[in-house]
Amino acid sequence: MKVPVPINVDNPWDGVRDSLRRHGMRWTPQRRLLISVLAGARGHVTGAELVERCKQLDPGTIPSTVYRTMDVLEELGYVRHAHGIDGREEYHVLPEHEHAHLYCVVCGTSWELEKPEMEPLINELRTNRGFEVDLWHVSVSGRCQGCAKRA
Amino acid sequence: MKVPVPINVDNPWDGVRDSLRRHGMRWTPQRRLLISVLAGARGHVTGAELVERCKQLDPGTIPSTVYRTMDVLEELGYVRHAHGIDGREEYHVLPEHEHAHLYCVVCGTSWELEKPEMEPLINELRTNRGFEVDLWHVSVSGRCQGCAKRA
DNA sequence: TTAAATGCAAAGGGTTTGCACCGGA
DNA sequence: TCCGGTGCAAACCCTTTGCATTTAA
Repeated sequence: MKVPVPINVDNPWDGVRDSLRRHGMRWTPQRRLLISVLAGARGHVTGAELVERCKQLDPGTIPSTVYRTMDVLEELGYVRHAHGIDGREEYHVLPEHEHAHLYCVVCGTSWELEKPEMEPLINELRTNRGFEVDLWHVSVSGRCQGCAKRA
Repeated sequence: MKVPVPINVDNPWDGVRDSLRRHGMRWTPQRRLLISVLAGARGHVTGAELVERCKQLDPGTIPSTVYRTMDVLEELGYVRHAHGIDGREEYHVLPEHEHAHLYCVVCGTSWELEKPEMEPLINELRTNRGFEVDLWHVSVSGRCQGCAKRA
């Protein structure tokens, strides 16, 4: 009788170490630290934020190491990057559910736009242009209900 | 009998000078130069591009002057800014027709998305959230027909 | 052993700021 | 005259790069 290999579905970051090795890359203390930060992150974080959080745990953290590791993690599919409205690198931490962003240009609040809400646009562009929308990279701005009323 | 004031509908930039004065601001050679560059621009330009083009006409152009004037022009409603996928300041030159942007993350090509195509999304968000989408600040990314097929 | 990663320092790019001087109105 | 603009230089911020050194495997 085969004993099933236990898989920790709760923590996808567990696979990073092996994934790195499989690609001939190394599992270093700096990477372990960054992964622990990422594991505690929800949604999106900027590169600068990651550097900051790593520095809190290890003041000796070097920014370039963080950025280089993020590049690697993106290649391996663990994160994706986009740009926030302020134009800074923004990493989407997986396995977050796929979503776009909605920003109010007046009050600055932001919301997540989930697939169902975006379906009309996705379908329109697929039908019209054969374009496959990547929700991770979609951002919509305007005025939210409250701010629109006030104006 | 009243003689109608002639309005040059072809060149909205003609109004900038008076608009500035009305707001207690000044019409300077540097601003005139920048306006001439803007008048020749279509669609969107980055801040850096504007500085570059101004320098071609007047090598003595100072970046900060350009950026400061762009701030003023935005306040007056002549331009709007957003951020390109590379995260740089991107100015939308009016009176361009309102549109969003579509980027292919594979080949890097970009297209304009006009209102009709965006109406499904606009309506969805208005109905759902009372959110008033500002097309100038919407960007959508994914894979274009060609790149999607190749994958 | 040895290629991959790190630490460090420096550069890079676009944008912003402070401040003395200049010049439109 | 007077306040808004300009020129200049420096600062800023995040990010990238080059290279010698360290270290995981």
